[in-house]
Amino acid sequence: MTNKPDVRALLRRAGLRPTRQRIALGDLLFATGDWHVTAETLHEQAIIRSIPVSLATVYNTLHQFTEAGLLKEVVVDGSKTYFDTNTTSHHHFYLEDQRAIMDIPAGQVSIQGMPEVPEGMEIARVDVVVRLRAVRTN
Amino acid sequence: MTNKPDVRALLRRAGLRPTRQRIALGDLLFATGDWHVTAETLHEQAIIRSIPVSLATVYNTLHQFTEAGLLKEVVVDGSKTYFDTNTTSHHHFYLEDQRAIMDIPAGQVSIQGMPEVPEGMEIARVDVVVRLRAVRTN
DNA sequence: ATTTGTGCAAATCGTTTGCATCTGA
DNA sequence: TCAGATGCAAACGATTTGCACAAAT
Repeated sequence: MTNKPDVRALLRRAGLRPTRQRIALGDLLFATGDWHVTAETLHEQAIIRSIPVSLATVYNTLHQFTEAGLLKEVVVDGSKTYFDTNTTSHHHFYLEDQRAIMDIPAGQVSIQGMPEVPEGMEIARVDVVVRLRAVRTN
Repeated sequence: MTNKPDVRALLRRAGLRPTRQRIALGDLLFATGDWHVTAETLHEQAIIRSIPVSLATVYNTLHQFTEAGLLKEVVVDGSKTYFDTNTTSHHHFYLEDQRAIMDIPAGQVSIQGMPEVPEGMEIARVDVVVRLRAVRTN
């Protein structure tokens, strides 16, 4: 799973110019298998590895990658935006205490009894978030 | 469904002092049956009805009500926080275009195959969001 | 009289934007 | 060359906070 994909090719295919920072961020993102990042964590990681990128560019890049289908946006927390390098259909655990996301293996959870969708509307996507907390030992 | 509950009593039971603005906001919130509000919309409504409340107090109140179990927080959108006056277990449609929330009648949707929960963790809550968009007539 | 809540304005946080400067094709 | 990317700093929108004042018990 850690065989590095050809980020340059990914970008070209997505119609994105393979620039220094996009390649560098792509390497970071896709070399590590499944990963849930925020703009901040990615920026941090980039800086740590001496990849000079501005936070603004990290935001731009994350959104461009998402539009291109290379990332998936996950909404769990309201205050921060998380991006998931796993773009296949799957759901999430959210560890409320650690504010961390974990994938739920695909196919484990399924929905039953999908309700009537209002006229003229279609389902864009179904998200399931299982919120976890430490067992309270009262 | 529109028989006004005794907000004063609700507040007392919740250990919240029944102040002018809490009562007024409670009346607004609970008189109208199921409702999905943001701090802004509630504040707006209050002002329209000549209830003098500051936005800060609306935020405080919404959070206190939530802690007290009178409201439920719904996370669908990342940028705004929605509160649901329906505190029973149920799931949501999210109309992406209108940025609006609708309840999915309880019991219609159910989850199958709940996955192993990591050691020492318990499920606090399971949220299902069915994202809808207008049918694209391409 | 005490305690708790409220309003305001300033502060904070995550995110976006405008614009001058670079860079890849 | 030159459209498209980047960096910076300023702008932004939602939410929170500090503190003086007001209202419940």
